[in-house]
Amino acid sequence: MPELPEVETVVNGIKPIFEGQTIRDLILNRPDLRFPFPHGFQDDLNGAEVRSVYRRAKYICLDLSIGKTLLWHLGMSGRVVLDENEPDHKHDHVVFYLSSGHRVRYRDPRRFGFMDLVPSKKVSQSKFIGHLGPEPLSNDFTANYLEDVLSRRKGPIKPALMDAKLVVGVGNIYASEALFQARIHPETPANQVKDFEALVLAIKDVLRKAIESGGSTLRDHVRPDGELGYFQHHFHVYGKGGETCSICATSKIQHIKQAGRSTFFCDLCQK
DNA sequence: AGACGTACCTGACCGC
DNA sequence: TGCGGTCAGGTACGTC
Repeated sequence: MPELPEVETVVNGIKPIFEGQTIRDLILNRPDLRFPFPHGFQDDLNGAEVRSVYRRAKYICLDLSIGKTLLWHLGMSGRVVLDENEPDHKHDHVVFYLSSGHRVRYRDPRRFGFMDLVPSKKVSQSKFIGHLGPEPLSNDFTANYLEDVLSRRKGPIKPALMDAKLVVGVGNIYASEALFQARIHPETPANQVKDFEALVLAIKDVLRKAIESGGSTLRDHVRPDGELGYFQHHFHVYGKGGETCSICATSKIQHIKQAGRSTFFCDLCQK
């Protein structure tokens, strides 16, 4: 489900529910998601207070009073359910009962999501976070940086943008959309991209606008409060194979596979 | 090192 | 109605 804008939307939605609350009870309806829950997970979390909720890459991070941080990844189909009007579901694998009386359900049909518990002081060096590149919306993500790290890459630019070692948060949808906005063909060898300034600006712009729209609602992704994100209505290429390009009004949007993932682009607008 | 492919898992959809 | 195939927003890991 989620790329950076969707995770950001989820974090914004659950922040006021979790922060300052104690986890009174944690229910695990199975022993694992993508990976087994860490040893002692339930015991550690029961009674812990959530000090703050923040995002790093596509991880939701809950900083806890016990000196540990819960890393929570939504995978492809993970969803946080706050809305009590939403009926229970067979794929509600984790349930948090908070001191406020709120119940928070984690629903993930494909179970590509996972949770880990790491010492709060070592989050940035932890197994899942340690190797990650900069945040795309931070000042560390610049044209000079991107040009430097891509100078050793001969493979196509689109899958390179999705490599979290280089920059985090750019998934399959927003990689296609950002390249369209920057007018760069997705099969361009990464080290032959000309305008890194335009590419960095496009990535930041697409992600910021998606966050402003509450993310994208596609298939099973809905915001925690049950409201819908709207950015999917602003897609120029993603999922639009065969349609006429909305910008040039001439060429049809192409649909190809790169590294096993769908890529969409306009061969007239993107050179 | 980098560029692939594979694996993980369920559900929706399509053509027969 | 059922069956098999394909596809789906991620990422760790194995192999060349």
